[in-house]
Amino acid sequence: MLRTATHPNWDVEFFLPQEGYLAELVEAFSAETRSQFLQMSQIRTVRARTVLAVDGQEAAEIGFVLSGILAMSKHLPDGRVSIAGLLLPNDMYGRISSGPSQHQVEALSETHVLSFKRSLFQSLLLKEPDATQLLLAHVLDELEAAREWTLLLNGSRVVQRVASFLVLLVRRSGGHLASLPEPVQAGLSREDLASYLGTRPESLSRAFHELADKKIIRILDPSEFEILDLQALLDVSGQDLITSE
Amino acid sequence: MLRTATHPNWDVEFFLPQEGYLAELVEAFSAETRSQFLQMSQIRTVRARTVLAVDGQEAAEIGFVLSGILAMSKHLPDGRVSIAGLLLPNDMYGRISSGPSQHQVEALSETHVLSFKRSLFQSLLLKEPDATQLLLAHVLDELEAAREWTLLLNGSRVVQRVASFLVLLVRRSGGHLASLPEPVQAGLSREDLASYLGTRPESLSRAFHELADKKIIRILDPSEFEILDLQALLDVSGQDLITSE
DNA sequence: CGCGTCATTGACCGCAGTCAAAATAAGTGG
DNA sequence: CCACTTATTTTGACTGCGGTCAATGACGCG
Repeated sequence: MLRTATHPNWDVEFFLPQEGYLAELVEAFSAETRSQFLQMSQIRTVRARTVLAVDGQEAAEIGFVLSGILAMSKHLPDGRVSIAGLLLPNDMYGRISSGPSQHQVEALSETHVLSFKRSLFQSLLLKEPDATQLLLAHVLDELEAAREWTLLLNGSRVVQRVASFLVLLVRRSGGHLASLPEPVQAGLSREDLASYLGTRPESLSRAFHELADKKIIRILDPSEFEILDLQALLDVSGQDLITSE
Repeated sequence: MLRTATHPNWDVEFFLPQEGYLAELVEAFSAETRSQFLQMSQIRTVRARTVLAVDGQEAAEIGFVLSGILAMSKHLPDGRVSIAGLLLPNDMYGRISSGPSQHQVEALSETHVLSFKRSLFQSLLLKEPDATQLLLAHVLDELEAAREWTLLLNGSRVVQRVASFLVLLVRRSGGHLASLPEPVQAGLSREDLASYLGTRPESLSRAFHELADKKIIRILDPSEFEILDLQALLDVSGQDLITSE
């Protein structure tokens, strides 16, 4: 029952998010373009470990993450896999311009994606300047996020990176930093998280328990946590809290 | 004589690069837009350590690097400075959309920049869909590069990162990977390089001399190197050589 | 109940951060 | 051109974090 399923076209509109960046993008389309877009795109349910794009191969498909988590990973010569970035809902995967994919795109959890042919999207963008503007803004945000992440990896200690990751989770789950008591879920396995944070599962374990010992978090289950002291978490992460409202 | 100098407008066209991404972008403009762009933009010579954008403050100016190196740095709570990314010729600095700058943009060497008001650039993009497409493609490349860098930082050993940095230098200086005997210059100080690679000058020194001992490079001067064995360098860096042509 | 998977804990060790000092380079003024 | 200062690079000794290997424990599933 977890098979990759393709929904009929009329489902696409139904499953499209009501708000957020993707919704804005589709709204920026003209009526004609929008119906064409809805017809040509499809919503798929991919199960964890599905590979959507292979490193070095040209992929004709691009798409948006609706739910779940994708990873952009790279297989190193020594057999290791390291994760260069995560793709969260609203993020785009695949290359707009032609050329081989630079990463392997793989689902880390069961994921819903909105996908379509690259050629279609290219022609849509040419016809829709407003949508291009929106997309540009979003890509710039992604670039910002990627650089942010670079900073975190510079911070040498593993606890620091783990704390940063937890802050990231809080930021995008609750949104409001004030409301603590709701637990946050990682959404990816310990091993995947380790690749993403540039460390190994053993060190992750130690880091999580170090935070737990300090009463900063409570470990509900290996990938679900309750934040007890957000300020302390921010201190450990080394980030300044820009209390945006 | 190193003072920040503003050239008269007619100089801008003279100093514009003949080829590369920026040239393409300007060519994509309509004749009218292009003359407006040339009138409103200016070429400046900024000396090392000049700060072009302050972290957290709104900057009304954006621009392109023509020569030299800029850094996007962040001042950490503990007083350290870590460099999230380098801006090389053709790269853009500053935010297109409004909002405070997320990083401090600072010149690491004497640099020539082509700068203009953000509002001007925004309005130009609205009028020039083709240019927007080009810009989008370029930003996607930058995103790719940022993720590439994330991977390098994941690689734990310092020698590995240093090797990767040298490969980067070879890639964009010579271009052709075959021609070795020309030395490559770092273009930034040892301390800056250390922040960028997420390490300290002492470790850098050890790494460079480790490579020299293995006859992989020859140190001409602390920021100038001759590549003796490119294949070995690639091996150390952990990258696959995609011998593009 | 037995097996496989994953998280945890422990022991060990190598890499790199830290502090400190020596060596080299670069600048300054006479 | 040389004596002197200052900055940068290099080298050394020490320590700690975290990667590695291995063993134990917890959990889910057949």
